[in-house]
Amino acid sequence: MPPPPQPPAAATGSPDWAQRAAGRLADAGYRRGGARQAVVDLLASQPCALSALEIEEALRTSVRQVARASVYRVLDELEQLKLVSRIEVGQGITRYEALHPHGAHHHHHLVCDDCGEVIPFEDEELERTIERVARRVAFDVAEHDIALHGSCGDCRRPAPG
Amino acid sequence: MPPPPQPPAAATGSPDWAQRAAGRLADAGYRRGGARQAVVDLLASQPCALSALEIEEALRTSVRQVARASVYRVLDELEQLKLVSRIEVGQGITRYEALHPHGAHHHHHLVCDDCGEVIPFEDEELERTIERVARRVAFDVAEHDIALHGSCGDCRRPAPG
DNA sequence: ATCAGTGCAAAACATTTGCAGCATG
DNA sequence: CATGCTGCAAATGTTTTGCACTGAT
Repeated sequence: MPPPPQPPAAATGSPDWAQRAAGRLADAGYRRGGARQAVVDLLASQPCALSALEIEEALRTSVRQVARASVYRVLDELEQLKLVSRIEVGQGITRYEALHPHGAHHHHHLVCDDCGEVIPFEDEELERTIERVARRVAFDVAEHDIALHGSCGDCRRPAPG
Repeated sequence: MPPPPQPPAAATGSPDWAQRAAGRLADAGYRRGGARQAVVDLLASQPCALSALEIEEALRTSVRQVARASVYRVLDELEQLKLVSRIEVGQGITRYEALHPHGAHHHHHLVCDDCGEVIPFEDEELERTIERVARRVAFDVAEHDIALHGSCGDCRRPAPG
């Protein structure tokens, strides 16, 4: 039987991305394993980047326990298929987030250097500026990462001394 | 005897920064240790960011051997005094580079994901755009990092398949 | 039944820390 | 000559890898 139509997307999720990822993985010859499926589903439901350890933790307490090594392996596969992008913003921890076609949902990150929180933001003019720079340089630019470091509202101290 | 005047700067170096760093370190109560001096001098001579391991290697073969732990300790001190900035662009390796006052020599980075090389670039309009974004967001922005990922001229393959 | 997918444990790698000895001020 | 600085080695935390077993096709 044909699959039933999807319900409307949850606020933060991207079911389209999960379907796209499933298709690309199948095309690339991967089988449908439980760990891989769990990681894909979790990433589809996230509004911003997660570290491998955060993914392991989130899966352990909700969907299904997935070994740390499998989390890393799946993330590596997804990155090679350009289904996730790798974000490196602080303390030597790598984060991963769903990558959408045509630059949809494309965003950058505010990083709180006090509490480590990572918050997404979008800015269209910034994208245009980056694209022009990318054309100008003697370099074959495929992706770009922008991180604004500082203090989030909660961590900004009310008064010095 | 008073120190003799400095010779003119080498092409890539920043003797001003080395002096400034020495002054700030002294003001902060640090003594003049050999390892610290070696790291400061090396950073002053570099046009772009180095990893801690690259620093250790460079010092071992030229100026004076410095233990890895000391490299990290000095870099941490320099970062806290805002004399160096920390750059995280690839493979979980942190890089460090001299930070100049008033945004002088401020630049961003092209990262070759094939060979790992990191190349600096400057763009004034990009700075203006980033500054406007920094004002717009609900966040106390202190620094920003921009990395353009792709392939450098040497690694870009001449033809597919 | 075959071979990819997975979990576990150990390895590899970057970074941090504890401590003993050396050097600066 | 007291205290900070440094080197060594061990600890820590993240990511990768080897191998045996499970599960999808």
